[in-house]
Amino acid sequence: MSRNAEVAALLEEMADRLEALDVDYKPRAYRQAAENVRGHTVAVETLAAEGQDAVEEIDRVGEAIAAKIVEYVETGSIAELEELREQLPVDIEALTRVEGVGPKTVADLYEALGVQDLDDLEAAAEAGEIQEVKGFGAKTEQNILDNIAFARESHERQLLGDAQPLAERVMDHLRASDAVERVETAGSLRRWRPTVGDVDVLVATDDRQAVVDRFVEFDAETIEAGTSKASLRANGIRVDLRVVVPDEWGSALLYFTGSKDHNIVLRNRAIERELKVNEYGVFDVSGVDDPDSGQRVGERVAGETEAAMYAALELPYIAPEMREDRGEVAAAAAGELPDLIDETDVRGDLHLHTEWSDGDDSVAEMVAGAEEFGHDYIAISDHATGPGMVGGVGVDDDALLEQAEEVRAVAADADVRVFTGVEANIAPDGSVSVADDVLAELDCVVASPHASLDGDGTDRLVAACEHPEVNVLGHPTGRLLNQRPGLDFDVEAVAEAAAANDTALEINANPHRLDLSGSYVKRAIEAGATLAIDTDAHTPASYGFVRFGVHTARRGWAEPADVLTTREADDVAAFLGL
DNA sequence: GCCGTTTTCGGCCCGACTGTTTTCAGTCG
Repeated sequence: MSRNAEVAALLEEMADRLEALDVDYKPRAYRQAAENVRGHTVAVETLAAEGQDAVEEIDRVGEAIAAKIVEYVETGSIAELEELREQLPVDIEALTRVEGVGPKTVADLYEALGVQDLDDLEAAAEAGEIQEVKGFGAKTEQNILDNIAFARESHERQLLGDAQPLAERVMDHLRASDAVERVETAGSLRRWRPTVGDVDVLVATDDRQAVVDRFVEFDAETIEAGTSKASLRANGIRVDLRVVVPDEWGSALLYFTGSKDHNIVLRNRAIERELKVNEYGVFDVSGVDDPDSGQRVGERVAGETEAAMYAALELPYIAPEMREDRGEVAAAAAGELPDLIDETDVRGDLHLHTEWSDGDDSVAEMVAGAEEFGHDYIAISDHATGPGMVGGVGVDDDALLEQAEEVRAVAADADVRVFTGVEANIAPDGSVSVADDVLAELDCVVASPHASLDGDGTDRLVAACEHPEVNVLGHPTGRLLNQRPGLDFDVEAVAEAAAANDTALEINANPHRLDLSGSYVKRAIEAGATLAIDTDAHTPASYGFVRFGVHTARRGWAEPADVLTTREADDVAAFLGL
């Protein structure tokens, strides 16, 4: 959201360039700052407008980096970055995207051959010039050639919705081997981040080689294969396998699930207790002179399960979705972890479409699909006409009333309760694109922003929440992952307006949206808002997207009571004012 | 460059894999 991703990319470029120049420690500092800027829920331009001190409130952003962020917001560039670009005039972002090519390699090849971009790199490799450079050889040159094409096309993180099914297929493939005792995803995929850099899979086995051998038989290109780890590329997604002995399953799963920041908090907690935690277990190092003298120093006190790892640190189990260093370890230590919502808690869906607007199926088919899925209730909420609706997609006011009659007729014979409804558009001024008397006829009014999705949307969204007929604020930012950042807004102000007016804030479970995000969900709940997990389904097969919404809610520490769509139909009807 | 119940200086995670090397550097996660 906002320009945070843009600033984060610049800080990462600073890190790469400093690393190419062999500068110590600063690259790490810039990378950590970049990560936190990217994940920060307040827009950097908002913070910069308040002053440098406000920018420094971002974790791992100190005086120097904050000054550069302010400089960038005010002038559009960072002088020091420009100097670094002059010093090493290469497209370092593109070049380091090539698997196996890092900042040092970029510097070496520029120095020796004047390589500045992917075209230069490819030409040098094809001409056989790279293997002549000191420190390089024929194999490195061939690897570069093999990986350039992939680097040209893939520059984005993968959608969770694409990576998750691939992970399931890989795990099924592995389970067919007798050598596999346990298999699980790890990394950001297991934490259900909306996008992931790769797919991480962990296996427990007594026969590591057999598992690696089975893994590389998966229909994909092998990147590397050793005795305890291997990597593939399938459907353009990198899949990393880690293989461990069963005794180290819990410690390895915890370590490789991350996040890195969560693990650092755990490690520091361990040190306070004269314990050492790593991917091999928890070790009591109270009687050890040098705890850093090896991987398995001291008496091993845990490692076989994640729960035992946490228990050794005097903590209850913390769900993967919460492991983002947002205070979860402190909450666990205080016995204040939320009782998280899970997939079985959801009873209905208040945002879906039919062929009346841009859906694929009829009202009757969507209702039948909901029955089959096991929902207790749904709302038919087709697009209304208005800003953002192109090609005559939206349903006008008269047709909405006609459709409501059809919905009531279908509902009469259905096993699920069916609410009439609409997805109205929120104009930039906060007004809603359907007449009030028509909205009053409908059971469930979802209002969503679809156009003019830049800048600050706080007033616009607050106005929609305050509209007496609006029940759900649909995909509040309007973001599309990897496509557009969506509206920036003051989440506390919108959440408070929502709470005061009995409007639910949606967690749109469509894998392209996941909007609100987990960090916004957490702050919305803290501000007193009620959430609604909806799929925005355009066909019955998409009811299954609800799991992405549930795990996003878990990333925001949501309990069942925080979510409208966990309630029984009568209670939802009451919330809708029926 | 950042950070601090070891606090204004001194430390910053580290192991696996690959390819180039005869003991290590770079990359990656």
